[in-house]
Amino acid sequence: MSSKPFNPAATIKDVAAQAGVSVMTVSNVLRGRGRVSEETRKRVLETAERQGYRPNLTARALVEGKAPTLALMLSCITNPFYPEFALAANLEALRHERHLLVCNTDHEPDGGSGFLEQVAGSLSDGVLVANNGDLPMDELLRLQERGIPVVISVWELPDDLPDIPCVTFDSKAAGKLAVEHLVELGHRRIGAIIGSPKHGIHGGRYAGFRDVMRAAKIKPSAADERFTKDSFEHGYEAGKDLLSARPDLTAIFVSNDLPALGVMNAASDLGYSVPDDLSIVSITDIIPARQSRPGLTTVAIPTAEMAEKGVSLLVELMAGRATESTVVHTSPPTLVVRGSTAAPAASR
Amino acid sequence: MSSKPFNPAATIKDVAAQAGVSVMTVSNVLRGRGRVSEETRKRVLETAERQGYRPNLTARALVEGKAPTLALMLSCITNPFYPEFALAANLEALRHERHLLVCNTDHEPDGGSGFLEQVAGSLSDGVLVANNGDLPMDELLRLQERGIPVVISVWELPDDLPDIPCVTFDSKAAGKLAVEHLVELGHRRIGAIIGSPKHGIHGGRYAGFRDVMRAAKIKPSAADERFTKDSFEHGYEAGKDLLSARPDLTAIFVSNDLPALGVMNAASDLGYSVPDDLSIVSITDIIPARQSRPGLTTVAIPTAEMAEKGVSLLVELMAGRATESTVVHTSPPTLVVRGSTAAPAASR
DNA sequence: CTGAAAGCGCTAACAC
DNA sequence: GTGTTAGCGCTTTCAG
Repeated sequence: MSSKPFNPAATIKDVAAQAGVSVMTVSNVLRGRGRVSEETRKRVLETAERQGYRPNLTARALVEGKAPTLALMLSCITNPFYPEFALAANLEALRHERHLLVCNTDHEPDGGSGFLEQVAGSLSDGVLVANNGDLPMDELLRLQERGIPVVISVWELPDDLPDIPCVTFDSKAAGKLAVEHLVELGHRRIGAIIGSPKHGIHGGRYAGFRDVMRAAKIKPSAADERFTKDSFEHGYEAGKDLLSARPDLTAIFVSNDLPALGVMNAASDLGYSVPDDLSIVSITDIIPARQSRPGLTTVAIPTAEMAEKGVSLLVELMAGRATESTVVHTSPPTLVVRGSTAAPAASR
Repeated sequence: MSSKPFNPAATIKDVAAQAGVSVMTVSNVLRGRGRVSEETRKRVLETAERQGYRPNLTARALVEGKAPTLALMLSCITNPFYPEFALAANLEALRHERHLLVCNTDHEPDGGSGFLEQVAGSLSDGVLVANNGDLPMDELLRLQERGIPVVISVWELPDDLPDIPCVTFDSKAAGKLAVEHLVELGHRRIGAIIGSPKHGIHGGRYAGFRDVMRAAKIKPSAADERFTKDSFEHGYEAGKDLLSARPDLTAIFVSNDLPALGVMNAASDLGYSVPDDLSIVSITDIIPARQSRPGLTTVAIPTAEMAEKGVSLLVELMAGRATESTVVHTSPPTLVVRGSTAAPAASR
């Protein structure tokens, strides 16, 4: 029997043999390259279809010296910021015909070193790193020296750049917008809960807070500030701590939505009514910010844009159209007013 | 000069040449296989280190006929169930020395067909599919016929299995637990909001609801039930609709946490106080369920276990230690009581 | 214990 | 238009 119909493991060779042409012709037809007569084209296509042929992307990657994937490093996908970031990155990667390999550094015993070591430049052509304030810069630089494209996204300080191409946003402006909103509402007793050390990843957001406080001639007090970690639970604890110590605060600026949602619960559990007794504002605008009651007033940062531009930059880097000192800026942050902020009780 | 120190693109050949051995010896040393003298071993290791050699996983995959990745298909990573699932799947995959390629079917124009076509059996050895009630069974079966391992996880009906190996949990028992909790609290006027058609993915959960209602001799009324989609917003809308139409309900069973959180907001926006005026219970126990105020009473399903067992089953399948009819069961669901449920006002 | 040869599936370069 | 040759980086034979 001269007709082999369906071959679950058909290779390009099988198709070529069956169609009576060379493998190169099959390759050309399938990739739409080279010149092939319409007749042969049809025959090859039919044969491939009949055999159920599908190209082996691994083989293609090896010979082309180019992987069909990109690596994405983030701290933990269960932090609601990252699914939004990862989705946008994924879609942009797809536009460049690439799939995404994800590493949750928080849960890798080695913080992702093994992932980078194995994947970067081998399974994946480049690495997109979502900044979490605790990046293994040494390793990233080492990869870059090897010629492997590395991009850091969500870089918070446009004026203080890393030695790696990055996508940045103006975190200080975001902090300012948030606190200006409080000041304009009439608040003077404003506390701050920062999801990092003072000079950590939220340092820019904190600087924005300080700037506005100074401009408003409000004397800052360390007693009104808390530095903690960037999680719901840490926000909750810091909120309880701060509100217990400083019950006269009328508003709190939180450096990030996730801890801010924790602060909202802390306020609620302490008997505060938000926004009547206490206003809360933060930064990011993750999906849960609009699902809480009251909704969280926050300064939206361009999350999806940072993911997309991160992937694009990676692709540009691979094409030699960007360099190690390329910096990509994103749209300015914008205030999103919801129910968690109002004028202080005294002024009403 | 006989010493080439660091070579960013070193291949196994370079290491071999430099160490004065054959590539095979290098391979053996690096993989810890074959017999190599301690002396040669050390020399090879040193050379590899010095050159900064890292094996090319793509080449290895090609020759071994085995990919270092697994594919994960889910509807959308921004639905908080999936990050929890994906993280557990990722960690389990890592235990089997594999990375994860993720596809968000909701956002692929073709619902993931292209992903499967490209990735399954080529970039990835197998596919783990997180059931969302709208699976492309034809395609999955076609992959399976090709010999590509496919596993469906989060299968809701242990008594009604697909023709594909799956990881299942007892969704009907989960529905029962939830509604029994309401009945035990003294509720009789109980509504239901289901995040799928009646016989859709939440059909098992709904059947559990019906069973308990019948056992409690509560006459079910279609007017107290709503069938909608599985999202926060759809839950919100259905909640508003149901509560407006049936203001005398004292409790609502929602088939899933995400729409249940929407229902909580709907109740709040309509002036209901939860749980004083209205109890709400649902199923899943996603992270946001414990972060809402009040906390959401829910029936926890073994999310991480289903992800882990899904990956393990995939690996077993690849090793020929499982078949196309293998079914893996998971731990029974358990009730988690939080603040969203209480005895009805009348009985207090 | 170590090496040489063959080949995984595919494509780039060049011949016919 | 189409075929041939070579080789991507690695591992699996099977000799030595």
